[in-house]
Amino acid sequence: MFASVIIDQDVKALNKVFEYLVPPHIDINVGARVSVPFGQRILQGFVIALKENCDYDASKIKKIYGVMDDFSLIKPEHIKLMQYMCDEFHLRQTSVLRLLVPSEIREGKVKDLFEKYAVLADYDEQSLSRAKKQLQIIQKLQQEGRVLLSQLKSQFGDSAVKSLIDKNFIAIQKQKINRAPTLIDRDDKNVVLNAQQLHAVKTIKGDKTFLLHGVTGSGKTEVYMHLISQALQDGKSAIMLVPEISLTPQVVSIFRARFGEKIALLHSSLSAGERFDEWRRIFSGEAQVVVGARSAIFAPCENVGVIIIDEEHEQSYISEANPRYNSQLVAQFRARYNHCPLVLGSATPSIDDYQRASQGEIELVEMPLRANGKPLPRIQIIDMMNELRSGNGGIFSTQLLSDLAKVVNDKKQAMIFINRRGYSSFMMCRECGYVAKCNDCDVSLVYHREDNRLKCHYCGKQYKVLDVCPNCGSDRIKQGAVGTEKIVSELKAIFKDVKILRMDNDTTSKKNAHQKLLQEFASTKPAILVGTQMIAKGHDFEDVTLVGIVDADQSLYRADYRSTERCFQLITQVSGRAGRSESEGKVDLQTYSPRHYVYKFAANYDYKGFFRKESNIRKTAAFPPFSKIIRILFCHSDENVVKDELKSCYNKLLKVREQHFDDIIYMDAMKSPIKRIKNLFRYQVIIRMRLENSKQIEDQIYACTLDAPKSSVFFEVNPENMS
DNA sequence: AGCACGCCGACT
DNA sequence: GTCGGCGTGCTC
Repeated sequence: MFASVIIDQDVKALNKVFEYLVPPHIDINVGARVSVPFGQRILQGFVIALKENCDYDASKIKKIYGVMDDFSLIKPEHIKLMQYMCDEFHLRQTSVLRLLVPSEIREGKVKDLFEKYAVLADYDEQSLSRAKKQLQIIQKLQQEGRVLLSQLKSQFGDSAVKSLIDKNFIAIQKQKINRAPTLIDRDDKNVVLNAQQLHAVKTIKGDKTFLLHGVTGSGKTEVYMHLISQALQDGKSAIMLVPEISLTPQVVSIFRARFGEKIALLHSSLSAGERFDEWRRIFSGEAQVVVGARSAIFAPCENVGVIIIDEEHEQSYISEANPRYNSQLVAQFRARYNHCPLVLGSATPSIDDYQRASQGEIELVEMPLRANGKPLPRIQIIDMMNELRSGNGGIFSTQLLSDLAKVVNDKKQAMIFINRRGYSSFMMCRECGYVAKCNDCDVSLVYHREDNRLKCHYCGKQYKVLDVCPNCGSDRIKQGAVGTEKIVSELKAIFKDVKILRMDNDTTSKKNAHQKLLQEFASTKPAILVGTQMIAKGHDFEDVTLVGIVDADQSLYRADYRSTERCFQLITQVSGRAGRSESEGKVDLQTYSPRHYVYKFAANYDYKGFFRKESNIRKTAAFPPFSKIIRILFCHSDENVVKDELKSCYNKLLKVREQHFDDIIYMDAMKSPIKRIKNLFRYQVIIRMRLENSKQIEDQIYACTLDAPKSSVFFEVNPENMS
C-alpha cells in the first residue's frame, strides 16, 4: 500500500504530491497527518490518497515514519475541495490545507478544557465529628451529588477540601467543557411565516443556487432559520455565512435562541481555545449549525443540507490577503458536493449575481414586500452644488441642518454616515462637481502623489494634474474628503447640548468599545451618531428618525468599475437604519452629482432599474460580469529585480495574447498605484479579456507568472482593489 | 524550507 | 594545498 502525501511546508517548490510506502499492518486513514522522512529530515504531511501502486521509482520510495491521527482529520469532501481551490484560485495545496484545519488544531497547542467536580467516595462521617467545615462539605455533597471543586473551595476554604481529598473521602471527577459560552435561553415559539416567506421556503430546495432578493425588512432571516430547521429535521447540517461586522451579539442571540447548543460560531475574535472547541464540536457532529464569517465556509461538517450566504454582495466574502479565495465559489462547490441548495441573500445583490439570475444560471427568489407593511424611509437627494452656489460651502446642507434640529427638538435620534474609504483619491471640482475621468475607460482617475499625476488603473493611461476645471474653468479643483472628526466637531459647535458620538476604526479599536458606544447611543435622546460603514450594519435603533449621508460621492468616484454598484448598496443599507419604529424615517442624501443615475434609482428603491442601467454600461464597456480582469502584482525590495521579472513574464504574456488576440481586450504592464509598500516595490500587469475560454486563458496566463524566482507574485481575478 | 553538492577565493 | 563563501537543485 502506498500513500500520496502533501508535505506541510508552504513553499512553491514542495507544492506537489510525494509517495510513501505504508508499512504492513499499519492502518492509515485518508486525511490523516503523518510524519515522513524527507531528505535528511522528518517532516509532517497530509495523506490525501491511498493506492496499491506507486508512480514513482520504487527503489527510491521511503516508508511512512509515524501516524499522527487515527481518523480522517481532512474529510473526503475537503480533500476534493482542496483540489478545486488549488485549481480555481491558483493556491498551493498546503496553504489550502492550513485554511481547512485551524492552526489551533494542527499545532496541538490548545488542550481540552476540564471542569473538576468533587463527588463523595469512601467517607467516614464519624471520624469527622470535630471537623465542622469538613462535615458541612460532606453534607452538601450528600445533598447535591457533585459540586464544582472551585465552588467548594471558595465556600469552605482550601484546607478543609484538601484534607478530605487527602483522606480519599471525596474524589475528583473531570468533565470536558466547551469554552464557547452557549446560552440556554431557547425560544421555541412557532414563528408563522407570511405568504412571501412561505413561498421562498418552498421554492428553495434541491441541488441549485438561489438568489434571494429581499428588500430591507422583508424577513429574510426568518427564511434562513426555516431552511436551517428543515435541514436539521432531515438529519443534516447547515452553514450560514454572515459578514464579520454583522456578527453582532444581537444577531448571534437570535440564532442561539432558536438553535441552542446545536449552533457553533466561527469568527475572528474567538480565542484560540474557543476556536478549538467550536471546531471540534462541528467536526464531531455535536454542532450541526455553523454561523460565521468568511472562513466558516470551511467548517468540517458533513452531510450539509443548506448553505446560506447573507448579504452576498459584501466584499468581505473575498479574502484580500493570502491565500486569496472567494468563499462564494467555495460555497458553491460544497453545495454541489452535498447536493444541497445554496442561498445567496441580499437586499442589493451584486450585479454579477443578478446577471446570473437574469440569465437563468441561478434561480431568482424575490421578496419585494416589507414584513411590517411600513413604507421605506423617504430619501431626499440634496444638491450640494446648489448649496455652494447659494453661499453654503460647509459640510452640511441647510436641509440636513434643519432636519437635525427637528430631531433634536423631538428628542429623537439621528445617524450621520460618512464614507472614508478611498480617502481623497479622486479629483473633483468644487464649483461644478466635475470629476476627472479616463477618456477610454469611464472610470475615475486616481491621484498619484509620488509623481503628481492622474492615472487610470484600468488602462494605465496618465494625465497631468488639473489646476483648472476643464468643465467650468474654476480653479477650485482638488481632492476632496471629510473625516468623522471634523463632522463631530462641527456638529458639536451647532448642537451644543446634544450628545454626539463618533464610531469609526479609531474609536472602536479596543475590545467591547463597539458595544459600549452603541449602548450609550441607544440610551441617550436626543443623540447623533457619526460614523463610517460600521453604523450601517444590523443595529436597529427604535428612535432613529433621520439618516444623513454626508458625502455619497466618495463611494462613487473611485477608480473601480464596481464603485457605482457599491454606492447603490451603501445608500440602500444606510437608509435601512432610519424609521425602524413607529415614527416615519427620512434620509438626507447629500451629493455634488445629484443627476447621477445611481441616486435616482437608489432614492426610489428601484434595484431592478439600477441593475438594467448598470448592466448595460458594463456590457458596453466590457467590464465584469461581461469580461474578466486579471491583475498580476510583483513585489520585491529591489526595484530592478521586480522590473526584470515582470518584463520576462510580460514577454511570455505577449505570446499568449498573440494566440488569443480576439479574446484579450487589453493588456499592459505598469507600476502599481502605490509604488512601494513596506519597502517592497510593486509592479503589475493588468489584463482584461472576454469570457469565452477565459478559464483556459487564465491558466495559461498563470503559467507565465510561475517563473519569478525572487519576487512575490500575486495573481488576482476581478480584484476588488488595485492599490 | 533546508540540506547537499559543487565550484571559486584567501588562509593556517 | 584546504576551509568556507553561497548559487543550484532535490527532496517520494
